[in-house]
Amino acid sequence: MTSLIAVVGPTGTGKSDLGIAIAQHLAAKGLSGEVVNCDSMQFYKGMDIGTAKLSLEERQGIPHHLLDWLNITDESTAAEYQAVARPLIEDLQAQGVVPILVGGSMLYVAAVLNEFGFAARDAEIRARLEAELMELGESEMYRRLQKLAPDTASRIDPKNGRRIVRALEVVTITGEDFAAKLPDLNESWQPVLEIGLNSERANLVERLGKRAELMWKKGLLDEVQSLIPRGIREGKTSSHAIGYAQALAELDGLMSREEAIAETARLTSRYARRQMSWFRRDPRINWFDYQDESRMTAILSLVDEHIGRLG
RNA sequence: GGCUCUGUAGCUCAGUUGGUAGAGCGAACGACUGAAAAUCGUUAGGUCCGCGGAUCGAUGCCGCGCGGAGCCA
Repeated sequence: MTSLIAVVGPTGTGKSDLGIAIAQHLAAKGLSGEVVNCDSMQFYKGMDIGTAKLSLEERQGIPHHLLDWLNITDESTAAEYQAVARPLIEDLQAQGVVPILVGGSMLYVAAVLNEFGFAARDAEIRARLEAELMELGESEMYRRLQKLAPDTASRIDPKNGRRIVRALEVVTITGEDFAAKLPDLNESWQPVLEIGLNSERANLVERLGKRAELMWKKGLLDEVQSLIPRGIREGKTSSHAIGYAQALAELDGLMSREEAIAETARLTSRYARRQMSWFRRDPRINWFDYQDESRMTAILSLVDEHIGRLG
């Protein structure tokens, strides 16, 4: 049998450190564990400060995969991540290494850990639908979806243009109701030990505010400056990164530093909330408060149990 | 000291020709299948600065206070 561990939860709760601690714990027992990154912004080369990426030194010799594997202009999607991450995980397992999936990118985590198939995609159709959305508006597109795929339409908010477009894309390609194609989320891809780190909300919000300030002190502006010639403004995924968009706004004189930091803190807190609302639904997760002193002992004993049970 | 403007939700502000109020942001909660650090939904918050007056009825009109901003001395 093979083992698989995942560390999830909202941003700023110490997932990266825990991943390393687990790997070290395994090493101490004569086993070996390696981290597989599942933070969609840490994929990007050059985006370090604003994504709270661990430095090489901080990784303490533990191998990290899928970190710095994309150029800033590359688009990132959950389906592609799944296609890369799953074979990598299986490869590690074949070598007797325990993969430790670490990250808070909700859809990406699900794409790996759940029985999760993606419906077809077509860039041209998508582009056309996006243009139509801009021109006709959400309600018109939603009406069209209701006609073509009533089941799908009933599951999507009439104002959610993004999801309406994707559903129309799938329906156009396959001619089938998108909703009917969605697999059961309760099935795991593999047996997995999932650890969730969370925090009392007010405490986390305060911490994330300080973290935003610290990112500026550490030189986020310089980092962003250096990414401009490499195309961060054109990156479809990377340009949306919290902190980076705000740093660009400051560089362009659209925001004061104070505003940029406050906006970054605000967006990060909101993001953490969405992460919690997503991960709370996953019944496999063993939750721990990131400040709980006794959490490490409890987590490591879960790890031992998992390794022992699965061999 | 005089004149003018101003005080409405946690914040920024709409509004009511007098019948006790709204939006954005924030907050809490939720949805989520190829941009998910995305996209979107629901809900809770108000002695409408205070006191007095006229009025059937005041957040709105009048008077007096208190707070803020500006201009003139």
